[in-house]
Amino acid sequence: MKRKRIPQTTIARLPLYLRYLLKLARKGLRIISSYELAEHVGTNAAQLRKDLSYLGEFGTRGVGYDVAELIRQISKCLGLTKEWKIAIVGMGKLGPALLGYKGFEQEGFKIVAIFDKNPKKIGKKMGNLVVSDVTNLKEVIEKVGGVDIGIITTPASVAQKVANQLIDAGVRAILNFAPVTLGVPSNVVLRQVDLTTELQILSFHLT
Amino acid sequence: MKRKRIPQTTIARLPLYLRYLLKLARKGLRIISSYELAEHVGTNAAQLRKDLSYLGEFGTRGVGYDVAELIRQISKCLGLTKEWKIAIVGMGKLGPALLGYKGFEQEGFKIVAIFDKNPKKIGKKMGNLVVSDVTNLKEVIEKVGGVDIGIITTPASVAQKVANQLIDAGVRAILNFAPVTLGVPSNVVLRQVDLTTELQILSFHLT
DNA sequence: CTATGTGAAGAACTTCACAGCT
DNA sequence: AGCTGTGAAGTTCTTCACATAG
Repeated sequence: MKRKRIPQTTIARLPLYLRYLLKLARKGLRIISSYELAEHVGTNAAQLRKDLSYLGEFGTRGVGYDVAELIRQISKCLGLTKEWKIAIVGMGKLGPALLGYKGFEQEGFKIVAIFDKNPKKIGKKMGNLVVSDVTNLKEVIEKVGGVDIGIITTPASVAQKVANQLIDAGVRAILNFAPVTLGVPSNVVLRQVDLTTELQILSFHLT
Repeated sequence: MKRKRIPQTTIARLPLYLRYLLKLARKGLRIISSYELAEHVGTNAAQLRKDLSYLGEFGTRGVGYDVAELIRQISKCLGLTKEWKIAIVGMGKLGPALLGYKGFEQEGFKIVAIFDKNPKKIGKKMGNLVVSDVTNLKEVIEKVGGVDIGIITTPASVAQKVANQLIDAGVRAILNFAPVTLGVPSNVVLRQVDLTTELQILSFHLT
């Protein structure tokens, strides 16, 4: 097939495929069909095959997909072969919860710096990191050798300012939990996780 | 216009419009153009006008939209005129963080029950609620007069079981934070918030 | 003249259905 | 015979561009 740009929607599904494949691998399964895999991630076989076809041809007709091979290919596509360095800004309630989440490190995301602006929190140890003053964000990030992804868990009122600081410190990807729409230059990737929005969407469907 | 079904994508944007409109209202602004509103929520004017056109015709040509009226209409569409009752299952790290989040109550989402299975946590007071045993989920939910939305913040391994319990207790909408794809009957609405997935999507774009 | 509302065109995504390998 | 890979068809969403109203 002529290789085309991978659709956004496909990219969003790849992590789900990967997660289930890793589960299968742990159980010792070696082969899986598009039907079974699709079923477990809540999609259909045609969709799954189309998604995978954007990455290449990894299946065996009449048989199915090799679990280990698929894991390798999806990981490669998602850029999960290297370790990404993360900074979290905002050590209120959500920040420490994310810091304590074991899942990240397992998947190759390493938190290397945490920030807050509250003097009572600065210098405090959390996990195995010490909270830095957000005022020194750029210097601290330089000292740890740069950060790939910035997670914003501050109040909405300061989120844009923090985003600007992160970008100024060379961060190229931002995951924002603050309930505000951020503006970033086109060379920076932004994802928004918005709890109130999620609840409001549920509310719509309940109505 | 003949009123058609509102697209999913429009529904996902309405909360963003609403949030910015509320900010404007607080500042005392009464009129806003599609251009300015679109700019602040990261979309374009045509998109915004099309989105709003699904709800009705609220603008004034040559002038713009009345802020208060738009707030009223979007709130109505999203079903935000009543208070929704929420239960959180899983009082590990994320659960308490969500419980402490002030944003929910402000927007009409009231947390009325919290659950865990750890005996050390059951009976403990958190916020102004007491942690109930997840084993009694159905009875507790009945006692508080029913719950509209269930939030799952348990480990992935028990998330499906918890989802089933919630559904059995009459919950019709679920917001799942556990890193696993849940299966629910078609009369139940499910939204997934998946932190690892978000990071992996960012990773893709960094690669 | 300004800004909305909206058919129509265009782009993106999903599903179909079957050819192509094993 | 069984399951993948994929053009083509179908659907949904976005953008255009202009008629319409104030």
